[in-house]
Amino acid sequence: MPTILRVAVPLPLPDPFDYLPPESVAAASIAVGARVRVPFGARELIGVVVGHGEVERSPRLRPILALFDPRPVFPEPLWQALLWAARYYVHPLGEALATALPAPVRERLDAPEGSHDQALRLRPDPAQRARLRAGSAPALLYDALVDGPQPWSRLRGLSPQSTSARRRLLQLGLVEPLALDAQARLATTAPPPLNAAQQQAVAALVASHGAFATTLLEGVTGSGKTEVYLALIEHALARGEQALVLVPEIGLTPQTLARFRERLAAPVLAWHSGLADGARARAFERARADTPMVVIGTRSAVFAPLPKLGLIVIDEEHDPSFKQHEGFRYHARDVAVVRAKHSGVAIVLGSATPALETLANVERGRFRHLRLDARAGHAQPPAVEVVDVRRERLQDGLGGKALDAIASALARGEQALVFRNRRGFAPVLHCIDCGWHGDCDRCERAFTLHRARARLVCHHCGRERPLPRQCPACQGEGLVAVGIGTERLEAALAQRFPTVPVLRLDRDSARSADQFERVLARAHAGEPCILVGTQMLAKGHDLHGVTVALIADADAGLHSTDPRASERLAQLIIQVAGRAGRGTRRGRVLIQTHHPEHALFRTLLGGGYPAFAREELSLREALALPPYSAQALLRAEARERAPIDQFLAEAAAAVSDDAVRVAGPLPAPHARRAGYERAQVLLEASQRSRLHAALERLLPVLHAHPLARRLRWSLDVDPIALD
DNA sequence: AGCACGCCGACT
DNA sequence: GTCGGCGTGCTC
Repeated sequence: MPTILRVAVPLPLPDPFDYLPPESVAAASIAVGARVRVPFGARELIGVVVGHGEVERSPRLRPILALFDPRPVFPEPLWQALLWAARYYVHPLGEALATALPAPVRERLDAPEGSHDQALRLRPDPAQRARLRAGSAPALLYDALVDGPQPWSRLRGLSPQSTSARRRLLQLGLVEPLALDAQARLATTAPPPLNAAQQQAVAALVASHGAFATTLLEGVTGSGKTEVYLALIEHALARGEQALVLVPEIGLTPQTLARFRERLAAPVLAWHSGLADGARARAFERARADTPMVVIGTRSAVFAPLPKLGLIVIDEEHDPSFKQHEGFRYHARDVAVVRAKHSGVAIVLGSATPALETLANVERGRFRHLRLDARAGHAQPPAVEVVDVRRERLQDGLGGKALDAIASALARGEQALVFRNRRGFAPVLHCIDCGWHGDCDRCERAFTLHRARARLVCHHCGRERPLPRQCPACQGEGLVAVGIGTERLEAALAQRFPTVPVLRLDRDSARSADQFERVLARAHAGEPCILVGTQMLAKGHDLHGVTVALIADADAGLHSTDPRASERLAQLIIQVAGRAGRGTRRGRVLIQTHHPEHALFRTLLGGGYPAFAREELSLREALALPPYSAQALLRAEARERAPIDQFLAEAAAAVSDDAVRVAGPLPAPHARRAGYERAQVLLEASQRSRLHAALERLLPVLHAHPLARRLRWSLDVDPIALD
């Protein structure tokens, strides 16, 4: 009986495939976790060995073509976390493993590690950098060092002129030579003194180092969570270990990176899905070294190799961007906890507004809970007021009280922030004569009016149309913009306050990171101004000059069918409040609503986020909703509704476990998108193990279903939104 | 997911 | 008479 190798290939197929070892290589000598090139039908694929096996001789077995790695590509704890994630999220292992390998690394053989050579370190000088000709060898060399020191063996290949470029940069004083083992001692900015709460948190976390423990670090905005992270990372680096920091999608700003780089005596690697193939592959290779370093990145950074991982930090752990929304639908926070467990290291989840899942884990005794109560420095918490706008005629969404508050902030030389969770000028364009309103024909949802661009835009599928001047139905002049978007707020505020800049921050105004930074830089300059924007504005940025923050419309979060809408509204209010009054002046937060008596406001304003969370958790428990139940969503989409319903109905019928509740098939909340019909089945169980057992039995049924190839289907375990 | 194999319409 | 449409079936 020949020994064979099981290989997971990057395809949406549930099982690995069996191969013979290459000529004259013993199967047993090939490591689980090694990349291999295999023949697959008429093509060749790069897969990963996931196991060995014995098999009756089978004429169909083909040999592996090439073996890439003498050792596993992933460190053992990461490997275990990946195996767990593929099972937990019921996703083909080959695709799960492929997400953890940058595309070029999936194919190329590793460059041999350089012999112990000299490294170069940058002395950053933007003015001098600007004088280097774009694309020239010295410019390339400079840019390659921005992320931290690099060994010459890596730099030499940048261009044929690398050697003379090095000489040039040394002459200009832009780089300095560095012995490789000195990288750990790069001198840095001294840390500010920690307050008592921060010191306690650091002490408690450092004391338990070297063992797996999950700690929720709950601290209001401005309480100095980042300083705690930095102190913990310094400890890890001092032990010769590596640290992994995950931040939300919009949190990986140049300021964040600069802050970490200034303070930490080790290379800090930025890691996000926007990295080009080459940069991604370089980051991957660098993160395979076992020298002290920090990887800071978005969701996908949870798969950075880091063989000497000693600490994981998840900042803003409640942020929904940690959940992948397509393909391999993992939650980076949850994968990180499993990775920390297999690594035997501490993981810290930081937030001012923890996810209810996380609070439930605290309640169950699985996570430890530390609080940072005091705002760092002398800033006081802001005064939050609910503004009843029922009796008022709002002007472009703004009430008298809000306008007065903004005016007085500006008069005092301060800044104001206006939040509205809707891009564009107005969510609907409507004809008052005949009742026409523009609907996207592929989605059956209203077009959003973008006035400056003179377009109607479907925010669902991206389709655009020119802005009609007359009603397309009755040719009348009765078209009116209904509702309020950020663009309208911007225009209204600019008209009302013509002497101060109105800066808008949303996906339309900040298309590039560069534009985004430019707007923020103007706000940072501290001159009076009004900032208008979406989510982008609510998170993380330290805006010292803002003393008034307005939530223009809180109503959508109060009466949504999505049980998570109130959680998101509460988090938003706390986050926006965190933007106001971080300087020396006390901030003021206004919330405009037609439902001022709503319990959410009473609870949140009376007892803060913890009180809200307690109430929401008991409600969820009473209704057996997550986190007191486990959910999975089976979605399907196709051009026609009929095959979707048949497929979903038969799938739903195949679940025959009375511990699993099955709802559907139901039309998805946005049942049509980009010309596709969508529907779903919700599976729910009080015990996660029962849900997973049912899913594992369901999976082969789905794959084998005759309709499965005629539509697109997916399973989403722990769905974060039910659409 | 690819890619081949396989049976029916408009083209040099 | 062929080029090619995409239905369905398989890939160790």
